[in-house]
This record gives sequence, structure tokens and C-alpha cells, in this order.
Amino acid sequence: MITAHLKNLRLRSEISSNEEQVIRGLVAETRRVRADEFVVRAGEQLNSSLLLLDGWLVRSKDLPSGERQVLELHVAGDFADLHGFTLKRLDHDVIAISECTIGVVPHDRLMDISEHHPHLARVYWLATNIDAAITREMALSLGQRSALSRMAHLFCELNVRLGIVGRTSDDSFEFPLTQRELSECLGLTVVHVNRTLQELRRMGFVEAENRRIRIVDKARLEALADFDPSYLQLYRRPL
Amino acid sequence: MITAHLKNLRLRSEISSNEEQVIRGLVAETRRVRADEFVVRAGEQLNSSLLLLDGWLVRSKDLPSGERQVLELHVAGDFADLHGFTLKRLDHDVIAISECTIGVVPHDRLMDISEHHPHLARVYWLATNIDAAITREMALSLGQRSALSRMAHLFCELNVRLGIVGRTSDDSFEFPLTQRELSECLGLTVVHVNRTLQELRRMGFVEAENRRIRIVDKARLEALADFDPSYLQLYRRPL
DNA sequence: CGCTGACTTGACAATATTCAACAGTAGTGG
DNA sequence: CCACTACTGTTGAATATTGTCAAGTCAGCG
Repeated sequence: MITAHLKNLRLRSEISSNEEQVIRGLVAETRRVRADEFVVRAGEQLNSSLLLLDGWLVRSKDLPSGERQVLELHVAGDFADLHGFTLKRLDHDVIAISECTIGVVPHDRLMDISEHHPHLARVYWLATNIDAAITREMALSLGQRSALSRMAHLFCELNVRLGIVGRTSDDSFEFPLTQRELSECLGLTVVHVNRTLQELRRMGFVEAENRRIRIVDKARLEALADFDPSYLQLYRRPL
Repeated sequence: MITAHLKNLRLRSEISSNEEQVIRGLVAETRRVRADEFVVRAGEQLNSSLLLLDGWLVRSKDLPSGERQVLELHVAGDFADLHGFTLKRLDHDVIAISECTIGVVPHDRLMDISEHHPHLARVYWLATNIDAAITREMALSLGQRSALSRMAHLFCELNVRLGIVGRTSDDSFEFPLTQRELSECLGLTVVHVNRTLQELRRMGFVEAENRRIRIVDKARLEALADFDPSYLQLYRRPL
């Protein structure tokens, strides 16, 4: 299960077999959570971080008025709150979208990496920085892209990220979000998401049914989305 | 000049005098850049990071169609691209808004911290994570807040961040952005920013003239913005 | 069978954008 | 010193995009 996580790391930098052993020793226990469960609440004091082994999580923030914005979607292999190691209290909630299997990583094991494995510490620093890059791209979407382009962009990104961890087949992937949840990702209302999704279908760019997205015309979808995956840092670098 | 930077760090965690010496030795050279100059371009290979000593910088991304979104505003004391140390290529540009003084920090000095000063390495990891939290709050603004509330929120945030580094007096601060640049921060058109700013003035919440913002009614501005500064992590924690 | 939640549709309203124009200011160069 | 240019801020009118409200279908489930 942790292989998805290793794929993510190895795509971006060299991991020695010794480091692999350290990584394999990170998870102290495995938790199973149900859909819609709050996994971490904003402001709560943390002493462990969560490695998502299977399922979907979101980071989200609420306004007092009740509106919710999803700031990042997490899939298998992602560290959902590695930034909690230094922040100690998150500024956002972490909520399960589907049933999830989560590896609990105590902060003292991350502290051990920080103290004794500087290269691996940089690998994980990089991981939080890639995370931030994904959030920046989302902010660009929210600020500048139209509803149609925004939705297209999200599907393109997920197709790449799920591909890395072997969760796609032929540009299609499981997508457990309801249209309400999707609307919270895109900063739109449910009604408008419904219409936008229909438009993407009508144009023949995607199919969406049975909690599954299939990208039918990838080239045109990417053009519509202005999708350039370089923000995902899909290459190996020395650290 | 580096004292602003130290204030930012010390607000969030303990810095020993030995660590302070290391920090004071980070800047290899000082650069001066003019307003509107591109300081870093997206995709460019990096071997140093930039500590902003004075002036204003932005991180921004462009769409092929020419729209620009500012993803973060940087003021004195901020590391503008510390994440470049691990990323090696940024996903965004860094552009000077005003004339700036910038400390150039070679990556080999950061590497030295990573290898030999694990606590300080965590302090800087924390810094990039706080940065990401600021971006998340901006994404929340872009996705869920109205134009009026979004603008109010930005002013509240800047008032706090500038206050930390001693750049405010009595809830007022220099604000060198044009309305066009402000519109790129807020994901709005210039015309709409003009009207929104007038509305904030008309309501008696802020004054804005001569490249300066004065917050007149802070309590009501913060209420309008739903401003809760906890995402800025304004407390000292053990690391 | 009657709920409930997810998805869908239509009519209408609000928010923000576009386009066009003009005033004021600062800087440039003759 | 003045004409010229360019940029910034401002305003009005028309338009587009997205949101709101209300209602209805459909499937799954106790």
C-alpha cells in the first residue's frame, strides 16, 4: 500500500534502499475511516501526520456563513497533512470523501528523519512544496479560469496524479465526489457544476457516470484547461 | 535589514544566538531591482533563493490568454522563493512591484543548514508551510468570498504581516500596488476593483490614497472579511 | 412504501465583466 | 517650457457569467 507513496517520491528524487526502509517504518498504525468523517479538524493540536494509503480525502476550509472551499484533493500515496509536522495546528480540516485507509505517522518518527536523514528530510520538504504548487494552480483556476476551464483543469490534473500511482486506466479513473463536493472544489454552485459538466459531456470531452470520469478527447480537454503539468514537478532532481 | 526576517522567524519559534549567526551569514550578496522587473521566471533553473529585505514582490502565474493571477504578495522579511531550494524550478514568476532590495541566498548555504542544523531546517520548512497556508487562505477568498470581502481580507492580512515587521503605524501602511495589480491579486477586473475600493471607502472602513492604506474601522473590516488570523500561525511553538 | 440524497431543469436575479470614454498626473524629449 | 505620451484612476451603459430559488425525477435503502 505504501508503494503508491514511494512512486510519488521516486518520480521526483532518488530514494536509497536504506531510506526506503526508513519510509517503510514510518507508519505506526493503520486507521480506517468512513466517508464524510472529519479526520483532522482545523486548530486541533497534532502529534502525527496522515499518509493516505487508499481512498480520497480533501483539505477544506469553511466560512462562518457555511460556504466551504476544498483546497486540495488527496489520493492514494499523498501525505495529507505533512505540513502539520511543523505547523502543529492546521488552518484547515481534513475530511474523508470516500472510505479511506490511512497510515498514521507519529511526529517523533518525522523528527528522527529531520535529525538523522537530511536527504530524506529534503525529499519531504519537497513534497510539501509540490503540494503548495498544486494549491497555487488551484488558486489560478479560481481566480482566472472560467467554470468550464476550471473543471477541465481539475480532471486533467487528477488524471496525471492518479496515473502516477497506477489508479487510471486509459485516461479514466474512479471519481467518488458528488456534484456538491465537486462544486466545493471549483468554487461554484452545485447547479452550475451540473450544467458545466453537462457541457463538457456535450462537447465530447469527457464521460462521467457511475462515479467514474473518462477523458474522451484529452488534447482538446487540455487545451480548454490550459493544462501544463510542469507545476506537478514530474521529473527527478538531485537533492 | 535582515532583522525583519528574524522577527518573522522568532514570532513562530525559538532561534538560538548560534542559529542567528548562521542566518546572518546566509546572504551572499545584495541586489537592487527596479519596479516591474522579473526577478525569477517560471521554469528557470535556480541555485539561490531570494530574501526580500525591502520593497514589495509578487508571485504570479499567467494564462496563455494573458490573464495574470497574483498568488502571494511579499513584503520585507519574506523569503520569496525558499521553496525553490527543493523545487529547483518554480511554477510561477517572481516580479518586483516596487523598487526592492533583495538578499541572494545561495542554495549551498541552505544545504549546509539542511545537513548540519536540523532545527533551523525545520524553522525554514515551517516558513514554507506558513507560506502555503497564506496561499490556501487566498484560494478560499478567490473561491468563496465576494469582491468586497476579498479586498477587505487582503487589507486585514497585510496589516498583520506588515505589523510583524514594523511596517505599519496605527493600522495604516504603504501600499504600492496600482489598482491593476490589486485586481490581479483579487481575481477581479480593474474596473470592478475600482468600484469595490470606492465602496469600502464609502462605508468608512478604509482610506486609500497616495499609495497608502489606512484601516479606519478595523472591527467592521475584519467582520466583513471573516478575518481570522490563525492561519498566519502567530505564536511560538517548539520545533 | 416512504425517505433521503443526488442529479436535473427552468425562470429569474445578482455579481462581475466588457467596452468606451475621459480626467489627471508624471515622465520624456524637443 | 511645452507638447506628447503613457499610465492610472474613474464613470456609464450594456453584457456575460454565475448564483438563487423552486420544483421535479430517479435510485437506493430501511
